[in-house]
Amino acid sequence: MYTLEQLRMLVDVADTGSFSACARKLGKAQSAVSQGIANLEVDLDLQLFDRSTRIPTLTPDGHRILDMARAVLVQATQLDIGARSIHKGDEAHIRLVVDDALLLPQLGNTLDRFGKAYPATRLELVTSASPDVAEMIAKGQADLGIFFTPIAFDDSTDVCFIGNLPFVAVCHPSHPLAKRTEIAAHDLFQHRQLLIRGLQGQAVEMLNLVSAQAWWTNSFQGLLHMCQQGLGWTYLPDHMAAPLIAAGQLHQMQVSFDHKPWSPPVELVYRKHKVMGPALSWLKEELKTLL
Amino acid sequence: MYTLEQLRMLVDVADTGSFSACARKLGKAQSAVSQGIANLEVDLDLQLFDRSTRIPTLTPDGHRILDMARAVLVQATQLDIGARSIHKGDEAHIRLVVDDALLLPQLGNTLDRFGKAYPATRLELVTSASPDVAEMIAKGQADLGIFFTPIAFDDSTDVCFIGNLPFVAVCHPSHPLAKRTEIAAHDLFQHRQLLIRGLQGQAVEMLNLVSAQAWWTNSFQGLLHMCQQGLGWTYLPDHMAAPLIAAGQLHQMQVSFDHKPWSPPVELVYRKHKVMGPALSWLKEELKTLL
DNA sequence: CACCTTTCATAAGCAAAACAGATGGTATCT
DNA sequence: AGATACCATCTGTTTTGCTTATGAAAGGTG
Repeated sequence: MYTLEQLRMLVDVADTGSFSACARKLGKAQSAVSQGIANLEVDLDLQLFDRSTRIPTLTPDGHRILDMARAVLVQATQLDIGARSIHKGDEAHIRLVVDDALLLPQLGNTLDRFGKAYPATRLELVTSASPDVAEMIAKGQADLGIFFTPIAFDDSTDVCFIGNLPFVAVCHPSHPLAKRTEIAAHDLFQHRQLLIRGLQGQAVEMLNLVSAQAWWTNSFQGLLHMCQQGLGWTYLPDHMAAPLIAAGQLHQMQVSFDHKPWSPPVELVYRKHKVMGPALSWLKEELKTLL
Repeated sequence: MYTLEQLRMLVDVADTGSFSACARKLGKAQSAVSQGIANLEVDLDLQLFDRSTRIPTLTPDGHRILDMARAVLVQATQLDIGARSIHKGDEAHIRLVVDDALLLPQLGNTLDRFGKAYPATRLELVTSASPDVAEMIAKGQADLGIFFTPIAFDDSTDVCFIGNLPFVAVCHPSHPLAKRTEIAAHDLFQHRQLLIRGLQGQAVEMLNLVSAQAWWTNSFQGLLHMCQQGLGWTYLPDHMAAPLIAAGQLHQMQVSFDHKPWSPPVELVYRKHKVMGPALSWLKEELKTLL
């Protein structure tokens, strides 16, 4: 049966075009490579190299085997990296919960870099409403959360301010409020507002009730859907609303009583006194610069 | 450095839950497995199994390594399969050209089975207009073709009838012809027809000009696009048109002068006297039952 | 054209690794 | 308590992979 070392020889000879060069690179005698390749050829019952030319060239069969050998070695390298990662103490698994309004493009970027830095750590990304994010962290169901404060949460968690996310007030273009150029508080009051709250009914104080009538959902995606169906007006994060406003699918309302941009605070949350491994610490520090 | 054999032991012990069972399975002494795992643990500097229990159980670290070991062995198995495949004489590469109207669901099915039967043979699927299919085969730029006959082609190729593909006449729902319930030849004559021809201008005799005016494209996808833009009427294969007709995005025309379903012949094409390896022969035979 | 260098294959000897077999300790089941 | 199945460890043997040495063939160079 062939060995991993023989496969390494194969790719190395193919890359360098020389048995001797391969031997030098792997720190072995030239004859070791010669025998290694020969044994591999016997094992596979295929001729991999044509030795009649000046430099050994891959046969067509050899070329096909080479591709497969590379695939084996890639996995073996992954195993090595994984073993080193375990040895460093990297966590096996991290669960990150974010409010779905915070699924920003930058987040994908951060997670991408995370994957490169901690290849053996599996990441689970969960989305829920901010109050539920807090609850999952408090119950230890997730390691790290990103959510909107202030919300009610107990003292088993620590939070860390990381920035503000701008919101805009929107409604469907056919909504009565879309016809108004200047909107006062009592105008909003007369129309149904769409709001977020957690599964247990906990609301985010900052995103609170303005209207007399309200419908609820537990995700911004749900909010967006209802708003696009013309069921009411709502506040949406700018990054979600902007492309739809530009495409004419949503109407941005000019609200006179808060003409300054309205940006609720975003915070990281994690269990107090939790011992964090390298991967979790890295992710926490990186997420502080998300906004 | 660890070996493939040690990785096999790891997964086998994890699967059977026993060093002894693994030894029996691999045809070795129990002590060999015991030492093999021990060596692997030394190499990775990780404890993989907890031996304090009745049956050896994977440690959390062991579990993570196990997943990676499996990945390595999957690739190694692929290499074995590939080597056997090469040994059988399977081709390294097959290029199949089909008229894009013949991208049937069944074709995907056939190719899927091909992949399972000939895992080491790479398949390239090219689409072009029927006249170009014939030309590619004649020039030896592809191994096997499926296209509509009759078209002009030289005697360097063989063809083999495999069935008929039903066509329907369609136009955009807002097209003038969509309002007519019964359409005669001279009605069609007055409206622009959308037609297929190859890059060198070769048309398929069967799919020929009926109207006074015609626009051309070299793919049925192009035909469909132009038709959906309301640029004219055309014949489309039933399987492409049916879902769009059902969705109201296309209108099926009732043409009085050919009320029998109109189904041009479909044929396989390949170079005369070409020596076919097992994979190509298999594919040729399977494609004969495509329709 | 002779000479030199580089390349690979092969043979022989050696050291390390893998292995089978035997032994002993331990947990589980009857 | 006895039987059984399991694993670790030890010992001696076999196998494998390696190095060194040598020869043949192919380019390159004066």
